[in-house]
Amino acid sequence: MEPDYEFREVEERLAREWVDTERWAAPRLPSSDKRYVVTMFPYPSGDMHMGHVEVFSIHDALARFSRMRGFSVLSPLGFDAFGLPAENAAIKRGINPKEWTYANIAQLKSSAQRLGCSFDWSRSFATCDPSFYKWNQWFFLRFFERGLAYRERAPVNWCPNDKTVLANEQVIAGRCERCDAVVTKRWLTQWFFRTTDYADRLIDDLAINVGWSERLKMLQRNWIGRSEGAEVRFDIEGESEPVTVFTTRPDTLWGATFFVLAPEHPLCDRLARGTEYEGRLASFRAKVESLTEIDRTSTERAKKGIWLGKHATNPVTGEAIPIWAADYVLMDYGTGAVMAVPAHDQRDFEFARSYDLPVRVAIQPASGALDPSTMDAAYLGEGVMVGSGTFDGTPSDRSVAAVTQWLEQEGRGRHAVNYRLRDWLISRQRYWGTPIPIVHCAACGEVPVPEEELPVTLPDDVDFAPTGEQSPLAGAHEWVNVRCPKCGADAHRDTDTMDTFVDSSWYFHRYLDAHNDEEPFAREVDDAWMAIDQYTGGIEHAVLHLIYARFWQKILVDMGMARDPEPFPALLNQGQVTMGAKRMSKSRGNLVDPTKAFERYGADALRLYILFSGPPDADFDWPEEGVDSIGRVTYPWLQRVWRLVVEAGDAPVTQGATSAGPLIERMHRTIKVVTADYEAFSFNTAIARLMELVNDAYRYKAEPDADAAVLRRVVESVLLLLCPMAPFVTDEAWRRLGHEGSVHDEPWPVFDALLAAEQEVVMIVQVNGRVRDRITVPADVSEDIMVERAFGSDKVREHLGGREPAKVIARPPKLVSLVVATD
RNA sequence: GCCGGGGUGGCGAAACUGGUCAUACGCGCCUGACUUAAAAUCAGGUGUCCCUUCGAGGGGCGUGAGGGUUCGACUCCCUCCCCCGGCACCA
Repeated sequence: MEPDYEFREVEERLAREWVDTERWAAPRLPSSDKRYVVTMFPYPSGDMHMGHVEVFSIHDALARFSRMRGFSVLSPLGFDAFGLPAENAAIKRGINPKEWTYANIAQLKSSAQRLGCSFDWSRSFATCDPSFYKWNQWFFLRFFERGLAYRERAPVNWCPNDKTVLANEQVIAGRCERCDAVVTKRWLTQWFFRTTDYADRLIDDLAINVGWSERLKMLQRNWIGRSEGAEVRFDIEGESEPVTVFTTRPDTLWGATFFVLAPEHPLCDRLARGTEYEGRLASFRAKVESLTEIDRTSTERAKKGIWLGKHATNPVTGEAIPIWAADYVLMDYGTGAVMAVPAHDQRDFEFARSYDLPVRVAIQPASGALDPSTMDAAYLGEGVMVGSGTFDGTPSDRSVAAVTQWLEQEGRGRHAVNYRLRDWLISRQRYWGTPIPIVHCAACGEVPVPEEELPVTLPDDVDFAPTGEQSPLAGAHEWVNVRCPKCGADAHRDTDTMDTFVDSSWYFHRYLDAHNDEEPFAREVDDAWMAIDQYTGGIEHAVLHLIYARFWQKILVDMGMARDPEPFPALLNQGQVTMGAKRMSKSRGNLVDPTKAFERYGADALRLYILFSGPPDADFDWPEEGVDSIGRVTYPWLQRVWRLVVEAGDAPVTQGATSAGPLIERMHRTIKVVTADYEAFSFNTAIARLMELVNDAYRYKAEPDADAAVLRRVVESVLLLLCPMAPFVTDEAWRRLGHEGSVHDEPWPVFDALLAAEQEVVMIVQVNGRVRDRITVPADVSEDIMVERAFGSDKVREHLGGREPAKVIARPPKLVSLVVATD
């Protein structure tokens, strides 16, 4: 008896062969229609985990499928290697982050190879390679030249645990995205990239990304937070310059009864200076600053504020309205100053009520008169303008546009758009990242490091533990102290490093020209391979990597380095792999280790198991028994496929054409639907169809007059359709059937439309919506024949009970529906 | 509050542009074959309730709830309920 398929020997042998022969290397330029498929590069924090297995399985199935369909496929993998985990682990072990990182990369790479992924390793790199981060620095200098990188003192997010600043995108509900610590605000001088310049394009170009889920587009729209309104200028008592506010409701301007500044607003100081309000402002500000962001922005808290003793002029009524500083106005949105319209804004209303400020109605609903003395909430609905001079009676669907136009005419304001998105804070006070290529000189200011001196490499002999104040690089005196490139005076390097999201913003361009040491990548190869045809990765990057990379891409276009406005118009967000609905982790004890799966059931069974579990975008909760569940699902099925191969391979093949029959027709239908399934990423149903075909093949084999040639043909189709998902066993089986070459070099099977179409179908006959008979008819049956056959049925006649149908509906070829009046 | 996605067997999940008694495929469970036995493998069964002595069959109800459109609704429309996720003192 033939032994079972020995997955271990086969997988290890083929995996090695694929690596040794650079089996999946893509040419410099595509040799036919191209498919550039990319999966978000992994962070090498240890060995491969199930999340990697899932995304690699999906990605690799698509890459292999595309190759078989004749595309020139590029499927690379690099490593997102800078960042805090490396540093933290290294601090714990007392080694350099470099050692830890490169060791993990080696391990992760070998696991990806063991999984059978068809990556082009010749283009692989790690972002901590100086040959990569040199170009981060190069880009930084280009951005600096263009005014897209700037250094500014601002209130920024500070993670007290990681001891570094964070971008807004890295603060989730007031907590650090990485370590969950409550984030505080600090005033620091930091480097920013001007993402807000691109807010409009980031929203508008979402339309290009037709291969994105609605959910993802919504996440980005929410994050960018575009809102339309107007800027209105208010004159301020004792100030020569007016102050601009942003409002989405310029039509309520006549109801503005006070004016509010964020407590941090510099104008507060000027207004209160030298007055009795100065002390009050200081203590109020101290109180506000002691709050965490979470408390400060909580809607539960009562709004607090103080009068600053001065007035602004309502530009439409000419009225003097008091200027307050209040904690509900934020310095970093809009202009940090608002006009308060208590009648039509709930926050202003609450504030007015607690400080006894006037409420004036500017929009009156049709239903009844709003009365400021009895209102218990702001009115936000429709109505007509009242108390608004010549605008009285203007309905609210036109009021905003009308008032905005008038403000523009009068020179008191203009149409404006505001965004929630802030500029990207990219400096980090940590060691393990790309050094910022700037030298600070007392005389010359911020001086770029000359291009020929790039890369500015990270010094190795540094105490890289974060200090909580400055970057650890500040302690590397020999490295820090340099001469100013401009004037030659003593100067010092910038000691911050770049956010690691800088690396991931353009790494997919570098794959295209990974060994170029003249430029980040050549335009020629970029134009040839970009945009990415299919990108895969987790939804957790919705407002992080996926915003930054789109921003970067637009700059590349503006710099003439790239063509496509969007880098990844098609994106598949795979679900999360969990166990007990929780993220897998060693400490939780719910880790299902891929290595164990390789040992017990093999890479093919593991890949297939994950793909079979459900749609790729759905979360997958691994069953409690862990790896062993593979042993009950895809492992035995692969053995079943293998036995079929062995038996089909051993049977003598009769000469001549294979006869068409039900099994061959079934095979063609399977090719048809499985192809469509791959195109729709519906791997679970593709596997189900293949299981059905295999079941049918076993049934056929048991028939006395089974034709070995038919069986062989069907088995070969199964292998071809399966090999993108289970690359090892199918390749071995292909050779077992006597083929010289590899199954992976075969073209994707095509179906015969004639054979795939069913010759005969089962027509159902319904009487009053109930199925009463099934009749086998030719697939091209006419309506007349269908109806004739339906009336010929005894069962149907019985249920008609002699009554004449009021309605006869025929839907060729599958359905006849008869409707009789019921009494 | 605003926005997005979902609710189908014991479980993971199928179902084309509304059209074969919804539940494919697989897991689990039940029965049988093989075996001294077990595992593995193979074959069959498995929504639910009721009628029928068995057999075979027949009938009612079933895709979160309730309405509607239609000859026909998991699929379309309306009103709810619940779950998951994003944004939110954003002016």
